[in-house]
Amino acid sequence: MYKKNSEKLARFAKALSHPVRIEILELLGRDSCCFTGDLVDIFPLAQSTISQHLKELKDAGLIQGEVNPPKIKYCLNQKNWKEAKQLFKVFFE
Amino acid sequence: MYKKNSEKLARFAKALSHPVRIEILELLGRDSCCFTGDLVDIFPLAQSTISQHLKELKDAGLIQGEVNPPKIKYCLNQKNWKEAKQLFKVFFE
DNA sequence: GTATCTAATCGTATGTTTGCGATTAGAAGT
DNA sequence: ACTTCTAATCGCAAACATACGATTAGATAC
Repeated sequence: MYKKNSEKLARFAKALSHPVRIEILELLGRDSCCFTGDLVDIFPLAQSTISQHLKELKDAGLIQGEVNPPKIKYCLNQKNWKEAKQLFKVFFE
Repeated sequence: MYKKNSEKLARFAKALSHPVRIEILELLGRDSCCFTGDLVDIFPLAQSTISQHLKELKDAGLIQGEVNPPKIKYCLNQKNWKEAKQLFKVFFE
């Protein structure tokens, strides 16, 4: 139907299409990792909403969570992050 | 609410969040410009649907149309394209 | 076991996106 | 004026996104 890279790029772009997700990724890039609870304190959104945004990012492959009971620590998924970076770079020439 | 650049980036990302819009932009980048009708022939979508996607891209500022009666020629909006490129570049470090 | 703590998921409401066919608008040609 | 051509817009239906509070799941601590 569409070119594979177009679909991949669109998928990543969709994950980036909400400002709070942009800022979460910026945080993870800067501070390396953090917990859901940290984000709930930082952003004026309900815990369930933050969790939903994290799921979006996780489903897109941009982040991953490692269990650290009773918390879960989220970090960038470096492999996919690099792929996204590359796709956008090529896309913009 | 959110940082201005986060909102700008999210806005651009949203415009890129559909594969057909990615491919339209790739076409415009490669062939410089084209008409709505060209795209209707290329993509298996109704004319109204293509027009809607073009509107999305136009509203996001990524393309612009110049009247060329009875057609309208679409081109990249170079200024905003460069801004988007730069925002994504900085975002990915 | 029970209590506690974190994060995910459920259920729901509201708004937005995506697609289509049908219609309209605007300009050029007869 | 009328026809023709392109592209935008309308009206609708189906699907998806976003937000919330409430509930559940899973693990640790007592």
